[in-house]
Amino acid sequence: MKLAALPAPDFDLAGTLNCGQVFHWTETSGEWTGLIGTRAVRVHQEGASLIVPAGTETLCANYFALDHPLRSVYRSFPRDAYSQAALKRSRGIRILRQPLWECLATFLFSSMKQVPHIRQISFKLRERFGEPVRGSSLNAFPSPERLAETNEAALRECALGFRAANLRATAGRIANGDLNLESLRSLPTPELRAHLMSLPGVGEKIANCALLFAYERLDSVPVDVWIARILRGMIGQPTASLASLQLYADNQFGRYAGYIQQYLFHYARASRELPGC
DNA sequence: ACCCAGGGGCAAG
DNA sequence: CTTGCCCATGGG
Repeated sequence: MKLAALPAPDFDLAGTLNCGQVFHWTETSGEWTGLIGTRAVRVHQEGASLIVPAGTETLCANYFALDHPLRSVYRSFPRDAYSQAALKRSRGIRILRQPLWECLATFLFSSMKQVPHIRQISFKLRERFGEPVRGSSLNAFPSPERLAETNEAALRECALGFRAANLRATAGRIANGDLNLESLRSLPTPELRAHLMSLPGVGEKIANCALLFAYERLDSVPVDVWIARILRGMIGQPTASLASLQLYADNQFGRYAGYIQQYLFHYARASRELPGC
């Protein structure tokens, strides 16, 4: 297999694939194997270069968002000690440009699940309902059409629980053309968010995940239990509501709020430290 | 048995 | 706009 080297300054491949924004990549001694949509890809990092299969340069540069202006992102970080520690520790993580449906569906069934379990469900759905991919033992993420035509019981066998009905119903609304994820790209973020939240099982948090990790709305902040803990510690209000924390992040973190959020999320989980503790 | 996890949805104030 | 309450399930 011929390889190509992409210039990748300010890039941490392992951190990027390990920080809780994507759930199907596997690492073996520095080599990362996964899929970008329906393309099998094996990549690794050598210093400031990302080594990718020849012919996938454009695909990989786009997926790994090697064009994101990390210098500007870092300048926009809050000045407090905790945020700066998170920046130091998480430096090089990039917010991916993920396929729309795969990303939305994955975060749809992420609710009240731990990260390793989300991974497990992603693998099961791919194995059972996904199309085979040439050169990969991992199947593509199943299409909305495929998931819409399954019955709920089959989905529940993938450990989806109560999320099975929501996933199937949402897949149905997309499969029958009621909502076109691709054509929503042109909408301003608030309208786009509203359309996503009209889907069964998609509230503000999951909509913000899709906005950030797939639609490249880098100012979107998904507030989960971890971000809530971090923000509560940061502002010294242990009982602040989720809604007030959402407002705080939206108003204080600026145009790259989603990046700040991701760095805080990864730092809190990796270091097991919270602000003010 | 108990606790937690990258929540959603609704009613009521 | 906000708070309160119930829904839900697999893994540690």
